[in-house]
Amino acid sequence: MRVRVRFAPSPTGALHIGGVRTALYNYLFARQHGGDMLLRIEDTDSTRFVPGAEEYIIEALDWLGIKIDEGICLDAPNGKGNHGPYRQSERREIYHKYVQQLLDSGHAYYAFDTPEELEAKRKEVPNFQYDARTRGEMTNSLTLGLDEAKRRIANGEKYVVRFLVEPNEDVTVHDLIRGDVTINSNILDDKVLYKSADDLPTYHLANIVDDHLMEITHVIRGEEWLPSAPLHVLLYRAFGWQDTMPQFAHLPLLLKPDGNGKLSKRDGDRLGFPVFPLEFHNEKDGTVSSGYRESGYFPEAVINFLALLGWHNTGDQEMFSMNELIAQFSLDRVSKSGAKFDYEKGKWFNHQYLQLKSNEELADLFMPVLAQHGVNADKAVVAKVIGLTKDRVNFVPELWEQTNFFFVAPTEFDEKSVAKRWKEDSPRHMRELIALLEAQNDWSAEALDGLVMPWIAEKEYGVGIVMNAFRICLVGAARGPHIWAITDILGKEETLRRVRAALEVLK
RNA sequence: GGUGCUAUCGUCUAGUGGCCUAGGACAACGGCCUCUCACGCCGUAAACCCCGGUUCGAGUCCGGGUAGCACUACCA
Repeated sequence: MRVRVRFAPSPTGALHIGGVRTALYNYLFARQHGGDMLLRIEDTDSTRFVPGAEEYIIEALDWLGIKIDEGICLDAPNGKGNHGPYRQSERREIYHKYVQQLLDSGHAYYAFDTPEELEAKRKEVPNFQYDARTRGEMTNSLTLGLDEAKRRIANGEKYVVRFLVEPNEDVTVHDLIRGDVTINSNILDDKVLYKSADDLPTYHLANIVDDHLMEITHVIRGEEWLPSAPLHVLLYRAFGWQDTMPQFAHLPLLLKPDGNGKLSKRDGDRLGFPVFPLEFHNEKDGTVSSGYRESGYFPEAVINFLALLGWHNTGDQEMFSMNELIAQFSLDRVSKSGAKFDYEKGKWFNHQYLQLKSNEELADLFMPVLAQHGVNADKAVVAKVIGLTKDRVNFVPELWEQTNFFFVAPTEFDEKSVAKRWKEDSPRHMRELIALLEAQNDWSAEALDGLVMPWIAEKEYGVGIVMNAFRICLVGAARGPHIWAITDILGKEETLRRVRAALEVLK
């Protein structure tokens, strides 16, 4: 049987990084088995819909290289494939049919209790649960009779359809990661399957109907769904679909880096890192959330980092390309326990991937950053400069702090560097150095080294003393690549100009 | 409160009864390199939640505790 998996996010905002990992694991699993990866939009809660969220999800997955074979995707915003529509809000007719089937077979019933009444009941009765013990006291087609229920509906009264859970039955779900999980149906309540208020099903009904109709073979989702998995099994049985029921795998959660609990958007704000793949402007509440892409992350680094948060092969390999992940991934090597989100390691991954890029590739990415700082430089020079500095940064934007002095002469001189490296004799050394360099025509690193080092030795000035002073003149601080690499980029004229300018300020 | 899931260095994890004197990576710390700052390299410190049981032998299997998390909506 062809493997078919789905990622089924809700368009209620930016796609959380945990959701990204769920999508990734689904994708890896599908690719490895030569199967299909579907994207379905679960917009059954009309009140939580956020404009732009769906487009965001599609763009985010595309950026990360998670390709969608069927359903909503970049080249088919309204879905492609034979199992559509792929937006649940467009599947109302389908759900009507299956809700009716459950009603007719006695697996579901109409209920008229208003949200207010239910809330009052919960206040009155501690741990109130709408189930076999209590449904007889509530306002529903079981207590009212079917005729009265239909009369009320005909009168336009709002209602919901609830699933009738048979009491005291042990339900076992086989989870691919955790093994058998058994719970007793007594702890399940008569879940709402459909609400007439917005003429939409709830998640529980919609996901079973859609997974069945879309011929999903494996449901890979977050651990927060584990407690309701037995309910879903009951639903499959009620429909008579137990023989084609998909297999389940519940992924461990992504936890906050400090303390305990699920990773949330607030943690990112608090600790200063993104929890979303892309920057998101929420039209509904006006908030802006930062994204990995805008922070300078490479998608392959985010993928590698995320893949290892909850999955690990035997052995010590840390760097995995998408193809390696596809080849090596397996659900039985997914951990059972939650993984704290280690942002520092994410940075390290980006560092690794940045080193793998060519200087030219990085130059293309860095040119816009330079432009933002008002620098218009030749790409070949930029690439050369990057080659000298890339090993010290984690992100492309950080390149600016490491390279700015190549493009802009220092206007101020780092106090600490000057205090430590600018000696009493430095002005005199620099004046002598200027004279030495002025007469020099061969400006290659080798020639300059061959000229200056013997001079320092002859005068017994000390290499560190002279070179650091020189460096402060050129860079403005005691940092940066090898000095002859800097003079090489700057050229004779600019080098001498900078030393003279520094002498004006430092004396 | 109820139900379920989980439990190895600070963090991600390797470990599937003897190969464990518990391995790797991030972070931390120290050293080397060096004209500076980094990078890099080398090294140090750092863990089997607790108590029982099974076994010649347990991080690994079993039971019980404890702790953490998740769920407990006309949200997903």
